[in-house]
This record gives sequence, structure tokens and C-alpha cells, in this order.
Amino acid sequence: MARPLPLLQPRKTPIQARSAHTVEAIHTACIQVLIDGGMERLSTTRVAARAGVSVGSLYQYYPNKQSLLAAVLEKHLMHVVEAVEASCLRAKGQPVAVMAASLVQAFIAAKFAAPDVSRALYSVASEVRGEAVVARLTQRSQLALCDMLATAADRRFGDLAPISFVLSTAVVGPVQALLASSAAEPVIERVREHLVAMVSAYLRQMGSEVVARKSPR
Amino acid sequence: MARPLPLLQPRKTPIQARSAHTVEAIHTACIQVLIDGGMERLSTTRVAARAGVSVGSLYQYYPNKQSLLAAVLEKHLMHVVEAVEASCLRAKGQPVAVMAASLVQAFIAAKFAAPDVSRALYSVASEVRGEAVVARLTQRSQLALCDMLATAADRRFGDLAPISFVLSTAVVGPVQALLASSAAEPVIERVREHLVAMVSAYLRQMGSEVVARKSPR
Amino acid sequence: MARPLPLLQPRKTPIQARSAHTVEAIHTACIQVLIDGGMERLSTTRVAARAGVSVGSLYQYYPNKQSLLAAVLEKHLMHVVEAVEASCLRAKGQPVAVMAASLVQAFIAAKFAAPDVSRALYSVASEVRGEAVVARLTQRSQLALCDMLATAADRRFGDLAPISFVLSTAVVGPVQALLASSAAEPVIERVREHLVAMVSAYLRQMGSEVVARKSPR
Amino acid sequence: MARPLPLLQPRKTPIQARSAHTVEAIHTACIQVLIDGGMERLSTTRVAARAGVSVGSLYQYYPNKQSLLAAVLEKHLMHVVEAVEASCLRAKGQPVAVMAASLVQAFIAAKFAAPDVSRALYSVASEVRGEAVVARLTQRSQLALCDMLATAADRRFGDLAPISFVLSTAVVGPVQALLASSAAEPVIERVREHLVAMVSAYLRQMGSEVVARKSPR
DNA sequence: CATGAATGAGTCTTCATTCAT
DNA sequence: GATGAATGAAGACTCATTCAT
Repeated sequence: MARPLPLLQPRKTPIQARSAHTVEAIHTACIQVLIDGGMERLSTTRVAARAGVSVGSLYQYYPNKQSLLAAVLEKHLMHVVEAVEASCLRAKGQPVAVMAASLVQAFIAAKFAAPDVSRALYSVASEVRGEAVVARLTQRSQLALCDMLATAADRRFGDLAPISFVLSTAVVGPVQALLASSAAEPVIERVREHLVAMVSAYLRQMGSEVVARKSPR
Repeated sequence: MARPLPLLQPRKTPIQARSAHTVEAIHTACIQVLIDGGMERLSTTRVAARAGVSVGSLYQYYPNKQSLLAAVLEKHLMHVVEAVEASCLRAKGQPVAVMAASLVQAFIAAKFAAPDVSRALYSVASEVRGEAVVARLTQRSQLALCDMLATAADRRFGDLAPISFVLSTAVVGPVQALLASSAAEPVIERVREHLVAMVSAYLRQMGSEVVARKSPR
Repeated sequence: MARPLPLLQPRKTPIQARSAHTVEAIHTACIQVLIDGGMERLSTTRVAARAGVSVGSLYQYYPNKQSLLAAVLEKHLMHVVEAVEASCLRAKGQPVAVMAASLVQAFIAAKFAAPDVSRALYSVASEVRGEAVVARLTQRSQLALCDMLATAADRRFGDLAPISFVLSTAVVGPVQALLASSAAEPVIERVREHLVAMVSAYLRQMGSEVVARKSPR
Repeated sequence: MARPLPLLQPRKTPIQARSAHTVEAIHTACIQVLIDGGMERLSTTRVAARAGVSVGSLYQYYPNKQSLLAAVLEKHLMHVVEAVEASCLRAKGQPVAVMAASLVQAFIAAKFAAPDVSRALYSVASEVRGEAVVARLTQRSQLALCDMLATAADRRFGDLAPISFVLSTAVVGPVQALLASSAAEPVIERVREHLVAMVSAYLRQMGSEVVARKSPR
């Protein structure tokens, strides 16, 4: 990946800049092709053509098709995970109701920022390599969730593992269904409220109540 | 497509004695191939070979690869839906906690009856044709859920649509994750309890409490 | 072809009657399939289905696809040849202008009686087996033409062979072009007049003038 | 499709040095296969093999089998059309008898330059795509014919459309028949004389005589 | 380094033909 | 005699990947 840079570099890493641009173009093209053709129609040639580069160049950056897909999926899911992590940080020390709202809100916002992209990547996620990526990033989310949950203002939890597992996976079903049906905004809104309610109720249920003091922490 | 109604349609059946066997063999082979190769390695030739029939025979019963996959997916999901429907019938008139337990239990049991099959079919579900099948059967589940929810002993619900939507989709995420990670029995057990708790809490939360009387019915 | 008839036959050759009907149905179906799919889409299965019989039955009457096509082509061309023969008989002893008109008229009428059939069969005619059929029937036409030409009232011909050859082939080009372009009636009419003029002029040119007597034979 | 205009389009040419060779090889191979197997036995695999390239290469230059055939047919017919056009130019201003001779001579020469190729391509011409090519090029011939006929030294014509139509189509029948029967040289010669006579007589018949003056050029 | 022509195994699908019922 | 299920070779076409330029 990190090829040795030639010794002289008049401008800011010109070659890397070019590479970065190419990689970015390939990445975008891959998603485009996926959106309007699905996994079925995706081919390295097509992606390269759409990106405006040669197939050869594509293979310069990705050793094979699978790795390209994995990279694209990873980047997309990374966004989602980062959104979740950020929301976890923001909700630290808050009551579980706030946590639930923050979490669900962040997840849905991230997924619906580019619904067609999210939709297109589901078929990538169910590939062999894709599942590994999903698993890895899901675990990362769980870490952030555990971190957050441990600081809940109004609840104390026993084993955080199953809770974070459920939290990190329970919303994907409904969201996937919404994406698949190209649901309208108000429908999404209503479902989001329900999910907040569900998660909130779940957390309240699973945690033992903490007697409120003056300043929690 | 048109499943034979139990007692009618005497015609065609005699000759189909063999056909039925062939179709069944193809069906099974398709799942086998899917299990040990995934969508990536699934080809009509491979399926036919595994079924011990010629490709030609496969195409006698399915106009193309997609329709074969759709049929296989449909049959599998139908089992799940039927399990859900049965559980909904059984839990009618019970308190929501019972409903939650019944539902989650039925869904997980159905999915884990043949974990590898369930796992293998996720990649089929994310195909174009697959999504349609999923959507159709999900809706059918929702009908059964609405039916059940309307009879809850301890709660009364306003708009059942979003609730049945959430119920029918919220458990698939966790279950999919469990399947993907080939989770061990105790883990599954623990998650199931959590899911029951979550669904139960959600339903209690969304419904307005009914003052208990002398047990209606 | 002529299978031995069983010894007892109460009605008018019942088996043959049935066979004849089946053969006819297959024949018609073959043309239909040809018309709306071309040679490309023609298959024995399709023809049999369209004829309402089983493939097996089709193979009872025709040993293979080629022979079916040859038979269908032959039957069609036979109509044309018979029309030409009839016109030759009618024009016997007439002046060449009348012969020309009679011939061209008959040929065009025969071809345009069912334009789509004529059109569809061109692709059959260019098959290996088809060319043989065409050659054979063309020769038969030439015999009739020779017969007729020898009786022309106003001209005497030397070598009839090349003349009958040219006559039997010169009109097919224009007619084929008209069929291919689905020309409208008035266009066809105009071209027919031209062809009559051409053939007429040709015959007048090639024959040595006969001094008109009182009763030309 | 877009034939390279002689002096323009410098781009792509360098790399095409090889491509050109490949394309040429495919073209030739296609004709070879056609000659010794007919449309029936023509397959892209076979053509590629005969050309000494891979199927993939064939598909790099032709999107599908049909387009390959259309291209091959077009190239062949183009030769014929160009021969006709050239003969039309040469015969401009001559008497119709000369025109007839020039035209028939050119057509027959073009077709018999490579009789097996001409023969092989008849089956291509009766394909769907082939008919379109034939129609297009026939029209182009008609333009040249009209141009020529308008300058006839000894005749003046009314509506040139039907005449050019008949001229451009009337000789193909006899020629096709000669090709099909692999006629010997003297037979061809005799038929050619007849065709010249026929066309000549036709043109004299259809045009109104022009009073010869001091030879207007 | 980029390019894109070439490869050829592999995919889906069709179809003539046979044969057990 | 009729049927139509089964066969499997063969066809059209695709695509990941390589490598000479």
C-alpha cells in the first residue's frame, strides 16, 4: 500500500495526491455502479470505466475485486460507526432515554444520509468478505456502546456484553426494511420514534435504577 | 408458485410423482451449494450436478436462476412466517409479556432449526428478487402480529402499523448477527432473553394500560 | 412416410385422417412460429406446443427439424410453382406480351397471397436443405416455361434453356425486396407493371419475329 | 461502423495496429466458417478459434454475433455497391444499351470475384439484421442508378424510382441461382448476355426516345 | 506507472432428440 | 401411438486478471 516515495518532491506529495484522487474516483465509481446495477452488474472493468481510469490502474490499488468491495463497504460502515461513536461520546453521563435517542438518531441519520448507497451496500455486506467487515465494525460499535452505558446517569448495568450486542444490531433490521421499501420521510420519522421508545424501554428494563443524587459524577 | 391445495387438483399429479422428486432434489441441492459456496459460487450447473439431474431438468422447472433462488428463499421464509403466525395465534389474548416471549421464541427457533440454511439464504435475500420475497412475507407477518396485538390482555394499542413493523423487523438484526458469528447455544439463549425483555418492554411502553378485570375470557 | 394401414378400416381411413390433421397442424404451427420469431427462435418444442401436440408426435411425422422445414418450404414453393404452371398453361399460344403478363401476375399473386409467410420462408430457403428444394422447384418451373414459350404466337426462340432460367429467377429479386420492405399495394402494382414490361421486352428481344398468319396454329 | 475517413482521426490508430489485425482476422475467419459450414454451424467460438484469437477478443470488437455478421455482410455488399456505383459513373451519358451492359457486367464481376463468399453470405442476408443492411445498400445503389439514367444519351425517363428499383433487384435472382448451382463459366457468360439484353430492352421500353442530335457531348 | 488488448474459464440458457410410461 | 420429462452438448456472452507496450 505505502509505496516508497521518490526522493524529490517539489510539491505536496504529488504522486500520493494523484493516487488519492484515483482511489477516490474508483471508490465513487464503484458505488455508482452498485447503485444502478447491483452486485450482479458490478465488474472491475465497469468500475474502472466509470471512474475514468484503466482496469490496470484499478488493479494497482486493489489486488482484486473482493478487496475493492471490502474497502468500499468498510469506508461506508466506518462512517456509520463513527457517527455512533460520536453519539456515544455526546450521550455519556446522560440518562438512558437520552442515550437511546442519541444512538437511534445517529444511526438513522448516517444510514439515510445517502439512502441509495446504504441500500446498494447491503448486497456487498452479505458477501463472504463483507460479513467479516460488518462483524469487525459491529464489534467496534459495541465498545463505544459499553463505554457509554457504563456512565448512564439513571441506571447501572450488570453484563454489558449482551446489551451492547442487542443495541448494535436491533436497529439494523427496521432500517434495512425502511431502505428497501424506499419509505417516505414521515414513515421514517414515526419508526424512529418507535425505535427510540423501544431502546429506551429496553435499557430502563435491563438496568437497575440508580437513586438520583445531586450531580451524577 | 401455486402451492397445491390439499384435496383438489387431481390432474397432473400422477406424472408429477417423478417431477416432484426432481424439484425437491433441485431445491435441496440449491441450499447445499449455497451453504458451502455462497451466492458467489452458486451456478445452475453446480446445483443441477449436486441434485444429480441435468441442467436441462432444472430449467424445466425454473425459467431461470433467479426464479430458483426466489423459490428456495420463499419456501424457507414461509416456514419462518408460519412459525410466527402460529405463535401469534397461540399468544392471542395473553398479556404482552407472553406475546413477546412467544414471538421471539418462535422466530429464533425457526431460524436456528437449520442455522446454516438461514445463514446461506441471507445473501439470497439481498438480491433484487429476494428483497421482493422478503417484503411480501414480512407484510404477511405483520398481519398476524396486528391480529395478535389487538387482543392483548393488558394493553390497548393505538396505531398498530408501526408497532407490527418494528416487531417484524427488530429481531432479524440480532439473529442475523448470531447466525453470522455461529454463536454458541448459551450466547443465543442470553440474547433471546434480552430480546424478549426488549420487545416486552417496548410493547408495555407503547400500549395504554388496561385495568385488569375478572379476566375477560 | 406411407405407413402400412391396419387391415380393418371402418371409416374413411380414420388413422390417416387423424394423422393428416396433426401434420397439418404442425405445418401451420411451424409457419406461425417462423413468422413471429424467425429461424432464430424456431424450435421443435415450440412448434409442437403451438400445434397443440407433443414433441414426440412431431418426431413421429418428421425425423428431424430439417425435414420439417424442408417439407414446409416445399409445400409453400409448390403453391407458387403450381401457380406458375397454371399461368403457363393458360398463356400457351398467346403472344409473348400476354405470357409476360400472365407469368408475372401469377408469381406476384402467389407470393403476396400470404406475404408474411413468404417473408418468413426466405430464411428457410437459404438453409442448406432449403437451397436444394428451391433448386428442384425452380427447375420444375423452367419446364413449364419452356413448354409455354415454345408456343408463343408472335415469337420463335432458339435455345430456351437460358430464357426459362432468366424468367424463373429474374422476378424473385424485386419481389423479395418488396416483401422485405412491406411495400404498400400501389407500389407493388407499379413494380408489377414494370416487371411485365421488362419480361415482355426481354422476350420480344430474344425471339425472332413470326410473320403473323391467319390462325397461329 | 464509422469507417475511418482517410486523412483524419490520428488518435487510437497507433494501438489499433494490432487491433486492426485482430479485426481483420476475425472478419476473414467469419467468412471461412460461413463458407464451410453455413449459418447453421457458425458460432462465435468457432469464428474466434479459426481467427486464432480468443472469444473475448471477438467480443471486444463486436458487441454480439449479429453485429459481426452485419459487419461482414456490409463489407461484402459495399464492394458490390461500389462496383455498381463505379459502373454507373463510367456509363454516364451513354446510350441505355451501354448502361445495361456496364451495370450487369459490374454486378456479375463483383459477385463472382469470390463466388463462395457471395454464396455464403446469402444466408446472412436473410437474417433480420442482414435484411436491414441489404435494404440500406440497395437504396444506395438506386441513387447511383438514378444519377446515371438521367444522363442516358438515347432515352428520357419519367419516374426513375421504379426503374432504379427494378434494376437494382432484378439481376440478383439469376445471379443467386447461378451461385447456388455453382454454374460453369460458359453458363454464366450466356446468362450475362441474356441479362444485358433484358435490362437493355427494359430501359429502351421504359424511356421515351430522344432524337439524336450532334452528340451533346 | 498507466493503459487496454487479450485471454479463456465459466455462466446462463436453449434445444434437438430419445425413451420410459 | 402419444406423451413430455430428461438429457447434455453446444451456444452466446461476461469478466477477473495479466502483461506487453
